[in-house]
Amino acid sequence: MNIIEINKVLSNETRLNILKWLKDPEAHFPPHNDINHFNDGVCVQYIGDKAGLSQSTISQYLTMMQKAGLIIPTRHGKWTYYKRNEKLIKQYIQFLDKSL
Amino acid sequence: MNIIEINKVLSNETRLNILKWLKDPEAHFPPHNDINHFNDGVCVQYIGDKAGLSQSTISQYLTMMQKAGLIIPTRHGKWTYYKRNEKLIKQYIQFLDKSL
DNA sequence: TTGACAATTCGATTATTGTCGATATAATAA
DNA sequence: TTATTATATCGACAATAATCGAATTGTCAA
Repeated sequence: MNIIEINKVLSNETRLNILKWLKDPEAHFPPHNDINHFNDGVCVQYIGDKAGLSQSTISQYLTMMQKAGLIIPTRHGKWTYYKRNEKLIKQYIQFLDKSL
Repeated sequence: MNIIEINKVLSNETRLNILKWLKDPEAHFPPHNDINHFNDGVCVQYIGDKAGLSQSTISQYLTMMQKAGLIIPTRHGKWTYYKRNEKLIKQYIQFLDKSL
């Protein structure tokens, strides 16, 4: 867990929002009819639509969030679904609580 | 409390270190003989020496840390002492714990 | 009131980030 | 196999951050 890297990711409003939206996908995104209802998170398009930034920017944001360990991708056919990595997020906060 | 601003401040290794060093000044800095023993924190010079960056860079870092609310300055004569704002730091972690 | 010293601010330069459109890759459907 | 759609990656450019040395300001002591 790289604290600096995580803090960098979380020092951007859009990325912070994405992490929050993914806490409750039903509340923030249209339903995924085909795949088993948000079990693996939300696809890139929906996140992009919600954020209002270009597809490539969102893809890059998601990639860097994933590299920092905050989210987990799952591929279903041509879609990539992203969900929160709750374990890492908890560790991160605990680490801050101890070390900061 | 501006989370983005705080995260930005804490996404730099030196600034993160400064905050940690100030947790235990005795362990990280030479004693301040004149002023009442670290009660108001540590002066800019000592922090700069420890960090190994230029005086102006450190001053700017401390200013931005202070603007984010993480540290509190106290002027004694020609020295400015900086100490941690424990209250804000605690609030910050609690906020992350709830909102993240 | 002048010197000396601590800290801050200013101006400049290089490095990193934000963001886009265009292109490439992967996967399905026709 | 080819067209279509979803993501990812690339290349570019503008905006912001890192960092320095120089100039300025604030405070005390001579």
